Amino acid sequence: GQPNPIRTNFTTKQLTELEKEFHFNKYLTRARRVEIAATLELNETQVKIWFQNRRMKQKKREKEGLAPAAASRSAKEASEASDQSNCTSPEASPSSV
Amino acid sequence: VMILRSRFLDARRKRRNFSKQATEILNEYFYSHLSNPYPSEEAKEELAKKCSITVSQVSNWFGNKRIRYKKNIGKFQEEANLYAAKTAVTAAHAVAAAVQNNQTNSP
DNA sequence: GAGCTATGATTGATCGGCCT
DNA sequence: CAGGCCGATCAATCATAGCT
Repeated sequence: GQPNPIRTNFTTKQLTELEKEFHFNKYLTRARRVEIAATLELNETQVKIWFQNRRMKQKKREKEGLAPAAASRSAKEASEASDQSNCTSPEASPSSV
Repeated sequence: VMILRSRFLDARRKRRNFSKQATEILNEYFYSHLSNPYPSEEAKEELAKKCSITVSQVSNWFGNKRIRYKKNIGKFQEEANLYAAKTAVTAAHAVAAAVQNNQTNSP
């Protein structure tokens, strides 16, 4: 097997499951990681890295979603803390091309 | 292969190029720090403000610029000379102003 | 309007540093 | 000392903007 000079392309199914798991837990336990890796046919490392990147991604969104919001909010809707229902989320509904 | 050709039409869908001035500012910084084109977080914030874009966009811009510049330095040579000359002129003006100021204040 | 290049954004993976 | 996380970056790719 080659080292790993390639960029893995996760399938939609894998991403969907990872995303689902992420909403349940932002951090993984060793056991959960092993389980997910097996289920999705990925390395534990890939699952670990995916979660790390996902956390950074969310952090970036929170940061960008609050700063520019200062002149149009009357301190009302502030309940989203960990939901993909953000209007500013790139990822949206599925669709076939 | 059905498809995964994609990340379901994500946000990069609607992209708008940055303004000419913004690109001007970013390039000025990039070429005047060519030996180490890695702005600090503070510098990024300042650039973001000047360009009216987000810090992330500044980071994206530098990330893309560094890679693309490295990939084909030749293609950016003209641009590099342009900004090098520009910053040189700016520096010259600054020096001229400093000298004049110095003479004015000298006994 | 097609064709091609320029460019902003996304993301799996790597690197260095810090912490446990 | 090993292993995970963070922050920044890389590198390849996607999708569109913009010019010819």
